[in-house]
Amino acid sequence: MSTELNLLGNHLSYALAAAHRRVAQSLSVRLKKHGIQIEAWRVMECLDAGTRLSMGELAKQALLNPPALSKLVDRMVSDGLVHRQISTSDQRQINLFLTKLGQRRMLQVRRDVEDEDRVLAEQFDTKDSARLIQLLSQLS
Amino acid sequence: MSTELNLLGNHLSYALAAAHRRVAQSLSVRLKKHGIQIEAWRVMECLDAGTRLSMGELAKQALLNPPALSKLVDRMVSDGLVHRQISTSDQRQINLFLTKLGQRRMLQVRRDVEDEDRVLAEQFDTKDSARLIQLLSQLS
DNA sequence: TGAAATTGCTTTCCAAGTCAACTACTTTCA
DNA sequence: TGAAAGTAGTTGACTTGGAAAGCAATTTCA
Repeated sequence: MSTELNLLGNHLSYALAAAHRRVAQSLSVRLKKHGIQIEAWRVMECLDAGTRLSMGELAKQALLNPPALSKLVDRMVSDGLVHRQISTSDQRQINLFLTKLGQRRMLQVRRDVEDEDRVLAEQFDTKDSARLIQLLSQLS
Repeated sequence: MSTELNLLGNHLSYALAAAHRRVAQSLSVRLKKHGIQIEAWRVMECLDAGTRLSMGELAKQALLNPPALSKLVDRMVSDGLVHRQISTSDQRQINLFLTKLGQRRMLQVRRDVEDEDRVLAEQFDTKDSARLIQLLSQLS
């Protein structure tokens, strides 16, 4: 990167977009091996971590709008990774669960993601990586 | 945000995606008033700042893949914001220029973006905002 | 020189996202 | 109670983005 480069670089929104683009790009290459998108990985992690999640809660945690989540889940269902179940307490709500296959897939994918995380962390002095995450969380 | 929330939050890729989503979302609401997308704003800033840019260089700076840029430019041309010109030195290359309208529009938009930047910066202690940008640039 | 390789940009085709409308269930309150 | 309002999720029409192929200009080098 040249030094004169880019008055835009001082805009937080630009710096964020640039960093996000780069990281998402290289992560997505990794996940392609598993035939999975980043969003699907986030969904699986949320399901694994969580208490019963409704689609709405899941959408928030997985950083997707409800229609986008709906469609992603359609695909994941037909890939056999998750299944839907109508909530008994409120028949409008849907709870989502990982299938056995989904769980296995998630564990495989997780290894790659953590690998990627390590690679990223290496670009920083030891504490900076955590510092960056902490600063980023202030925005969310 | 609840505290137990989200083992995902420790993944840099997730923290980045979350922050980017939030910031892009609120910026995009602002820009909608001008009938413009964030990407178009980036393109306009690059053109304003820069020496003659080819589509390829512009794509890198504006954080778009070449096909996406091509299509965005089509739209911007038909909105009268920019115009294409074949480079004289290499007839494969295209140079892009802001029209008068494009320049005016860019200045209006820029005010809103800088406003948004100020709002974001307020979420941090004084130095942290610059620190965040600096850390982010290490990723790009 | 001129055929082959490379480069710059665009097009095509398909996958994915958005907004707004819709269905179905639940809650409210007159 | 039951009509009106509110909420959860999905669908449909449309827009945008990406990968790969395509076209045209340029460079390479035998």
